[in-house]
Amino acid sequence: METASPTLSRKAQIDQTATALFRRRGYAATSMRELAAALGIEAGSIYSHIRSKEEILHRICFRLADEFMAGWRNATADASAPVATQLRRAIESHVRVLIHHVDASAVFMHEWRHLSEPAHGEFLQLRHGYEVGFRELIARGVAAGELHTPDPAFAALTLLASLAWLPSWYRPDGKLGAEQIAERLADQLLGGLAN
Amino acid sequence: METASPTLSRKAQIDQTATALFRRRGYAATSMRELAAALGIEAGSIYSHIRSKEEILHRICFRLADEFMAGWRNATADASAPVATQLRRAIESHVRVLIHHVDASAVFMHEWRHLSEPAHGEFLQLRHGYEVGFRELIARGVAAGELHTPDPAFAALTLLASLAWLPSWYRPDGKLGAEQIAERLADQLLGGLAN
DNA sequence: TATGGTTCCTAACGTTCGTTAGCAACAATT
DNA sequence: AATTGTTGCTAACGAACGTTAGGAACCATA
Repeated sequence: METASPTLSRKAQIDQTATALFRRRGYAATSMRELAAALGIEAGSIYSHIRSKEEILHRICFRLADEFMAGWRNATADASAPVATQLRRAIESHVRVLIHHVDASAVFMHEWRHLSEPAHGEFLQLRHGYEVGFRELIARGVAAGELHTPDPAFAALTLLASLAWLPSWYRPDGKLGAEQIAERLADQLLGGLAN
Repeated sequence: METASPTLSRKAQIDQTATALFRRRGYAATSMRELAAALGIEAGSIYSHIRSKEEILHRICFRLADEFMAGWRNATADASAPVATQLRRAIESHVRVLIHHVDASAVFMHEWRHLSEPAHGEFLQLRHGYEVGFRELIARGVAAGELHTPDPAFAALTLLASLAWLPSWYRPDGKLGAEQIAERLADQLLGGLAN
C-alpha cells in the first residue's frame, strides 16, 4: 500500500486549513505563520510540503474550476435533451459542488485575483468560458422557444449572480439541502422564463 | 468662502485613489506606498491627511452604507404605496448608488471584513438591517397578494445576489444605463413573481 | 543495517509593512 | 508682520512578511 494515512496527507491538511483561513481572513491577510499555527507546526515546516503560498491558492482555485467544468460537461452532455433540462442539471451540479466545498468556493469567488500570471489569465479564461456556456445555453433555449425572457444575457447574469452569491449565505446547518437549493434556484430562475 | 478648492481636497483625492486601488488589488494587498505613488507623493505624506489605512476603508464602507440607507428610506417612505412600487423604487435607488460609485461598491462588497471592531460589527449590523428590509418588503407583498413566490426569503436572496454581483460586471461604457439596469432587474426579479 | 521519504525544528535572510518624528515651504487670514 | 492650516519631505522605527538553509528525528522498504 502507498501512503494509506489514517486521515489526510499533510499536504492535503495544509490545503484544507489554508482554504478555511483564506476564506475567513482573505488570501493576502493570511500569513504563513497563521497557517502554521492553525496546523500546530512552525512556519518554515510548511515548505517541506509546498513550494509557495501562491501554490496553495492556485491549487484551491483550479481544483474547484475542474469540478465545475466536469459538472457542466456532465450536465450538458446530452445535447438533444431540452434546454430547460440541461440548464436545471447544470444548476444542480454547480450547487452541489458549491455546497460540497463551501470554503473553497468562497475562496474561488474572491481570491483568484491574487494569482499571478499566467495563472491569473488562465483562471479568467476558464471562468469566462463557463459563463459563456450558461449564456449560450439560455440563448439557445430562447431561440428554440423553450424559454422566454426579454434579455437572455441579463437573465444569465442574474443566474450567475445567484450562484456566485450562494457560498456567502449558505450554512451547512440550514434547513435546505443541496438538491432543494438547486431546485428552488432553478425554479425561480426559470419560473419566470420557462413556459 | 471655505476650502473652495478647484478640484478635490487632498483627503478626498486620497479616498478616491484608495477606492480604485482597493477595488483592483484588495485592501490587504494595497500598500500605503502604492497609494502614495498613485497620488504622486511619498508614503509618509499621506498621514498629514488621515490617521490610518483602516480609516480610509472605514470611510469608504460607511459612506456608501449611508447612501444605500438614505435611498432605501426614500424609496419606502410612502408605506401606503403598493409593495411592488416600493420594491421597484428600492431596486432603482440601489442600482443608482451602485453605478454612481462602482469602485466604492466593489470595495463595499468585498473588503468590509478587514474592518476591526467595533466597525466590523456595526457594518454587519447595517447590512443585515438592509437585507431584512428587502426580505420583509417582499414578504409583505406576498402576504398582501401583490407578489407570488413559493419562498419569499429565497426570492429576497436572489434579488440581493443580483444587486451584490452587479458592480463586478457593470462597465460604465456598456449599453445599459442605471435606469435601464434597474428596470430590467426589477422586471426580471418581479416578473416571475408579480401578477 | 542501510536508504530514502516524510515530517518538523531553529535560526535567520532580505524585504516590505504601517506608521511616526521633525522639519520646511506655501497659502490665506488676522 | 504674525499666525494658522495645508501640504509635503527625509529618515527611520519596530514589526511582520515569505522564504531558505541545514540539521534531526522517524518510519517504511530493501
